[in-house]
Amino acid sequence: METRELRYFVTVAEESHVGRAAERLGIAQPPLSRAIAQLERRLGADLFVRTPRGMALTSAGETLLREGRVALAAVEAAERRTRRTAEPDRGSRVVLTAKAGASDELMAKLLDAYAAEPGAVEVEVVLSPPGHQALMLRDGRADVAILHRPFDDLSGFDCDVLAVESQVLVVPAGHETSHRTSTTVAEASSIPDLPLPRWPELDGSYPAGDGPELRDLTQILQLVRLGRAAIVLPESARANLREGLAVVPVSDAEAVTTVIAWPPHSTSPGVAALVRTAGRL
Amino acid sequence: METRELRYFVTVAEESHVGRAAERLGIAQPPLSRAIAQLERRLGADLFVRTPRGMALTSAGETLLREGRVALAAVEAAERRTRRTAEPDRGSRVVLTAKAGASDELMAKLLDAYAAEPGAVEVEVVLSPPGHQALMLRDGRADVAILHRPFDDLSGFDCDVLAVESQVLVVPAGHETSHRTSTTVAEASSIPDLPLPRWPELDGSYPAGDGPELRDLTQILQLVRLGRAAIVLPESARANLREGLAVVPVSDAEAVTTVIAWPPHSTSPGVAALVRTAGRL
DNA sequence: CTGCGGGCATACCTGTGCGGTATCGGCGGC
DNA sequence: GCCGCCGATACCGCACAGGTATGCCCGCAG
Repeated sequence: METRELRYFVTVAEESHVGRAAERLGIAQPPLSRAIAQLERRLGADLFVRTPRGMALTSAGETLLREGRVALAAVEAAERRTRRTAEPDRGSRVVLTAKAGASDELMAKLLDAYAAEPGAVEVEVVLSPPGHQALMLRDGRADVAILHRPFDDLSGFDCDVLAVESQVLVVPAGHETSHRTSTTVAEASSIPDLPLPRWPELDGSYPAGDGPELRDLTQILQLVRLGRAAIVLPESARANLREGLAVVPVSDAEAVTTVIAWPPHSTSPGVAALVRTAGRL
Repeated sequence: METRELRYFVTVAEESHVGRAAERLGIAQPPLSRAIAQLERRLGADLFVRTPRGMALTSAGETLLREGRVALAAVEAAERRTRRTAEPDRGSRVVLTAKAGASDELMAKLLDAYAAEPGAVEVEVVLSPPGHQALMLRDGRADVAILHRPFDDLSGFDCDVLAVESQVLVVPAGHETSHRTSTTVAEASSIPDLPLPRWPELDGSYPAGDGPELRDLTQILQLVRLGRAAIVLPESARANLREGLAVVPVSDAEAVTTVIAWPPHSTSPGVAALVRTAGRL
């Protein structure tokens, strides 16, 4: 199977529509139809059922979508890391990615501590939208990442745990909920007039709902201060809260684990040193 | 990058020789030369240095070899698992692979316990040569594997630990070493007239040395009984020893961890049930 | 019931590029 | 200095990816 075929398949699977997929791929519809049919013939398996409204995945198709995405990311990673290795200043750079606005105190400590190490190389920090860190690690755009369980998919990575923390509900100071000593996830998500924000999906779209769309933390915290929203955050976010906000522990929220993760076959000494430093924090 | 190019590159890298690689690939030498040159141009990186004796990898080439093998295995896995999903009796089979002759008591218990579970599906057990289990898991030939740290490369898999055991030296009964209460790795590997066997590499070849070539355990144990070899094995191997053999603990040998491992994106309920059963043993 | 539009498949043509054969150039060894 | 090994280059033919035009099927509206 060639990566071209796999890319075609994944696009059609995502669009459920040959025409739109062809457009996204920059080719005409008939060659794409033919490529899919040929792939099905070669695999000896139906990947789609043709409906009058488009294409729907079969169970074999779902398998290929799941595994194929991983495989494509691996090929991309191989390509990108090879290019990077060949760059003249190779080895002298490590790309670390983290969620914008999360764990920043820990990150600052880590970067300071690492910079003080003998032989430390330049660390390029790439802040990316929620959930993109694992993707960047998978496709080679990053060498190492700060991830958060249970939100990120750690499967296939090596990692060290940096911190475990519980979650708290942030509400406007003085709001009736702020006097409680503890609350629950169910309660937090049904406070009258204080909807929880909607987090963006990986493709940047937002689920339907009545909460505000979360773009960055300070924006949401401002809304909370204004009495228009509430938000559940890891405990460490407390450090950044300004006046006008109150926090209430959420007793049944899953603990948030902050980890430093890297691709399992990494040979970069920079990554190794960074991880070692992180482990000593 | 297409998988064809990647396969070509990996073959040339393994052979360090375009002619032999072309032969292995079943194509002529010039198209292969051209494909490699084209790949280098597209990546903007030299992958090989041309020596008068053949081709030698650059550091960028080493990166691509390492990452490319993983990527190729991922593509193969996607293909194989898709084919398997499409088979009429899908779901009704889980392929488990393990090293021939290792952990067999544990395996027997596991298979028995699993078979007794409600809704258990057929488990096809594939015994493979040492070190091949991880490869089979990576390229989709197996769904779940029994692996042994530190011998197998677990990177990229999810796993549960099943057992941790120390290692023992097996010598002929009555041999002077057999009266010791403990020994070390260094001592074990330098007993006069009792060489340790040579384990096969992944490609089936054997390293140079004077020990016998290990093909299967009973054969080696017979040699030990005959006073022609010694061998270091995990403690559990004791169960299978017949008379004429003595064991001595090896104090500084690394502990052997037996794990059950599966590909991180597995969705097979059979695998999940098998792992759950294993965890309860 | 019929006409229409959306959606995928088929037919057919064209050009790119992969793979083949023949040959060259460069470097070591005898 | 000649020969042999090895990779690169030159050139050719065909297979196949991709384009345009069109067909077929199905749901839906009138």
